[in-house]
Amino acid sequence: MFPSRKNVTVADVAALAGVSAGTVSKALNGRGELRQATRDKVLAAAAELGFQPNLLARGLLSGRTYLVGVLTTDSIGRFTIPLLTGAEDALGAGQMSMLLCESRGDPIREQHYLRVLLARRVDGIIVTGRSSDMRPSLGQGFPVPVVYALVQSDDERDLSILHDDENGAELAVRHLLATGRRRIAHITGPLRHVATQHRLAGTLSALSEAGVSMVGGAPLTGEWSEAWGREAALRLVRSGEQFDGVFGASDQIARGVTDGLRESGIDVPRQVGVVGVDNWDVIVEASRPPLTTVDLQLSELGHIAATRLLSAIEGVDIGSGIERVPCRLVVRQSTATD
Amino acid sequence: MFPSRKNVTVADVAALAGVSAGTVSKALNGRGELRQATRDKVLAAAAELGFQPNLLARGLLSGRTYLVGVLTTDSIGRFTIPLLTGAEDALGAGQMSMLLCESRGDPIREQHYLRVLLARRVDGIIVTGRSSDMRPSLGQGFPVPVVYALVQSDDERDLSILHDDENGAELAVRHLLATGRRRIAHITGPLRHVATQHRLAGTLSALSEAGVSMVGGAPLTGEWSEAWGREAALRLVRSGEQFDGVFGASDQIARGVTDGLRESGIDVPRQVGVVGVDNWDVIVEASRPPLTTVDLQLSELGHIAATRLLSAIEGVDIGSGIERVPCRLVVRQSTATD
DNA sequence: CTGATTTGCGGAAACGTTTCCGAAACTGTA
DNA sequence: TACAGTTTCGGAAACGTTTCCGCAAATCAG
Repeated sequence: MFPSRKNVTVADVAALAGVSAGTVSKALNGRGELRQATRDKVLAAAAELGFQPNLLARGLLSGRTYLVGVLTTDSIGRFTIPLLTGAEDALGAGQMSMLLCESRGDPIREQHYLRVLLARRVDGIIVTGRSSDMRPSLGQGFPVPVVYALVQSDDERDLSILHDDENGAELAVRHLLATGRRRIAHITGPLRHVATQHRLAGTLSALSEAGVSMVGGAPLTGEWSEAWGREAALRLVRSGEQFDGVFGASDQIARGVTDGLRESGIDVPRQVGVVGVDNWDVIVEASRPPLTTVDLQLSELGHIAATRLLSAIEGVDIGSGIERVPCRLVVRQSTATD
Repeated sequence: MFPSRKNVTVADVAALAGVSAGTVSKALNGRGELRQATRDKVLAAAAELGFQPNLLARGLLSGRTYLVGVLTTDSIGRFTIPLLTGAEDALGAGQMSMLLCESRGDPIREQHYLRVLLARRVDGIIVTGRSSDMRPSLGQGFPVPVVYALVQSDDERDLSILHDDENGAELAVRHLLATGRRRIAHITGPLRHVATQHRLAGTLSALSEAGVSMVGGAPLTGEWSEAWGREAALRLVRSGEQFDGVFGASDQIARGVTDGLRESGIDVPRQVGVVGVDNWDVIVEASRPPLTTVDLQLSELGHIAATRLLSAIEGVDIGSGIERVPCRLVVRQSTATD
């Protein structure tokens, strides 16, 4: 299948075809003025030898490596995976490969990796990581373009592709409203997280659109865990406050809420509808009932980031600042109406 | 920090230092006979210009790229991530970078990626993916070494690094026995999976070591889901059979078991101890109580695979067949004894 | 002070590809 | 047959680095 003889070069092909090295190059790349017969002869020889052009040599000459570096600040995780997949889709079409560097939040490692990527003459760099808040910019004046995906650079001159948490919250709350619920609570993570604030803003905006107010007047803030979701649900029940909808700011919280409600004898979705965020399969499907949730479209996000990077590599000005990718609501049984 | 002037070459450094290109190379790489003064002069010039040797050019000449290709058959997932991290640890020490290719189970894509990796003249290839069963070998006679990690090649001439499911099951069951349980049930996934069979074998071996037999005489087989774990637990309870320990062949199953038992009024761990497999944080920690589980040591596995690959690249014979990495038991409350 | 030996460095070739320029061969016309 | 114009291809240079060989200068012994 793949010939074991190593390092077939353009000279070998040339020798077999009885032409010069330059001619081989032209024939294989469809450039230059060649007779069809010559072209065929070269193609045949190349096929016979299983010739694969050495991309190092090509890159050295052309100044393009068709490599992009992916620098992930945090360890690769559930958020970065779909992003990588989306990026690979976009890059694959451009025949580019991804060089993966995981700096694990260590600035020293990050500097090291950055140096390596530049030494390898990557065509561009995608910076990603855990989506919390901002991260320091790599700086300006790089020899190659840089795009931030999922993480936001603290320098406005950089381009950051982010998901739209506010939009996602609006989708969730509007859906609860559209399924006839009016008394909606919001259970969420630590307020210091930017995501928490955006989701709160979206929740409030969707509620005020409909002219209703949030149950309890404020969100219940805690951790991004099932345990907190359960506890918050129990608190809500014990508070005696009436409610028929809960927007949990993560799938883990929302699943905890469904557990807490069920164990309090409250039926989801008949008495209370629940919506989460993340569309994290293992949580969403194991939840009872399966969760309606907001998909952050991370794969799309990766796709866009890679596409922008490709444009920048081609010399197009891709601007700067923040580009937000809208979310998508995925409806399941936790908000079903009969 | 990183100079924006692009492409500082060895010639630029040579000009600034007032020496020749060859001398620069020798000075920077510590080779050749040079006066200390000259060496210092070159170092200073290189630092001033922010010189980074072009790894393409170096690779072209030396025949080594310090790149390894990572070919993952399945999409990157929860199993492959720790593996990648472990591999990167081992490779990073050798100053190598990872080229990531995700073929998503599509043989066409896989062939394509393989071709690209070879065209880029990677020093070696790690093949990984979802851990189920075997996968077809890439074939023999490659110009670079290949190591399979987490997936097993169907050709014995290849080297496959695998986790040891049988060992993991033994650890789990021995722990249940060591905490005083004698009537142990096994709830697991589809029997056709190799992992299922290995875990069953380990379970039986540990049980027979202790001279006890499996509750029900056979495992309960179903899916790798929480729902199945719950249902199986209910079946066990309804069967009237006495049991005080359950080994669930995945964390999802085990968590389902704890839910099923709790909802049947059975206390975990006081009446029944439960052990899972995977050490999947989000499942294990959200479980009530948190799960004792078997860690598959995937990061270690990746580390070993990369180390073997490095050896092979250095020309060392790394053998073939299967190398199994032992598991590690992580004890939490689901098997606690007062 | 001369000749032999060592030390230090420059020059050129090489890796494999692409591109540019020019030369040869071929075609057509007078 | 001679000449201009085209077509087709070969040769050489270039990308940036490393290595090898050899030459010049410096050192040493006598």
